[in-house]
Amino acid sequence: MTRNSLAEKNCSLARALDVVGEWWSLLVVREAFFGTRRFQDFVDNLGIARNILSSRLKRLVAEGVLSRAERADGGVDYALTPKGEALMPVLVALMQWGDTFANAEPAPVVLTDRATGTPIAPLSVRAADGRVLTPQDMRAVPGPGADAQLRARLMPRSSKR
Amino acid sequence: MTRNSLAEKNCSLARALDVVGEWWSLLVVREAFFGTRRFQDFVDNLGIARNILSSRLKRLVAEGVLSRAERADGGVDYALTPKGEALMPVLVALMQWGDTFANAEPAPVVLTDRATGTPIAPLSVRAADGRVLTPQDMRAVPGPGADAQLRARLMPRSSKR
DNA sequence: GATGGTGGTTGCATATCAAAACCGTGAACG
DNA sequence: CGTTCACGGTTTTGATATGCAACCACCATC
Repeated sequence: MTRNSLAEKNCSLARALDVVGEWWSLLVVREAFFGTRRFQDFVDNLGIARNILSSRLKRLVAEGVLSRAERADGGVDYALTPKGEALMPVLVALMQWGDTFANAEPAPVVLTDRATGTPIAPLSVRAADGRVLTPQDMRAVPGPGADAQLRARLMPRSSKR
Repeated sequence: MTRNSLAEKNCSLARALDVVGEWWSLLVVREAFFGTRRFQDFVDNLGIARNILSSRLKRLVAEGVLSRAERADGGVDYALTPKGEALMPVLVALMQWGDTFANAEPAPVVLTDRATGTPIAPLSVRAADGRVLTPQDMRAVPGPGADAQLRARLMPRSSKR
């Protein structure tokens, strides 16, 4: 069954998921962050089926998240593009959520600041002035690209929230 | 084909994806953030098939991301739990990435600070002392819960990166 | 030339997703 | 009380996604 494409939705989250929301995609990107370059290493490190990996790599290259380059020795390297690197907050957020809520054991991986060797801070959603915000502190409002339906959905409602 | 379960992986990201990585799950969570409570409203707002929604809601309730409560009028409300609300940075990160890279149009949704009405800041990954970090500023090291394989993979390597 | 490493591709079985129809329950209304 | 409608699902069916295993083409090395 073809999955409902999220590519046309008036929603950046849906569009992002259209690119990286398939099973395995974010793990492939994470592997690239860890320095994995070669097809077989992705297979070994992820335990992913070769055909699925091939398909995911192809998609991620086509979307500009990864680049594919042939080495002088005839091999192939995959590497993150700047667009791919921009997914770092996504991966960090998921990993930190997983550390807290989805993993019964202590954290398997700690992300550290190279300069100090200390663990990075938990991600926080912040206001423009730097204050940390909770979900209740925030409001979703229609942006410049909102369509009529979305605009109607996000209009202020009296005491519905 | 049964998807390779990510539930046993020595990796918090994989474990998080095991909970919320199925097609539609994060969009369901996003809808709950927007205040959607009722089954039919999820269907209408997401354009999701009823059986898939039922399955996703069941899973998210079982995992403690959403709670399910029956109303006095006989209806059912789904709402985020604190565990679910903790996914906010994930959703914000994906949405901001989508705004920048996956959506050709201007942002459909702007998240604002209720207090000031101004848009929230872009998410940044920070060091403990507040400095903003790039991927190159960071290092993944084995945490207390790392298994032997992961430990070996994350050992320092000379000029491999 | 033979071998092995590499990056895939192919065929097949099973699970997942989507569309559509259906079902059970309870509230509201006449 | 009976009927209707809203609601939250469940079931059936078929197309596509995923995984396993085998295979293939190409290139470097010996």
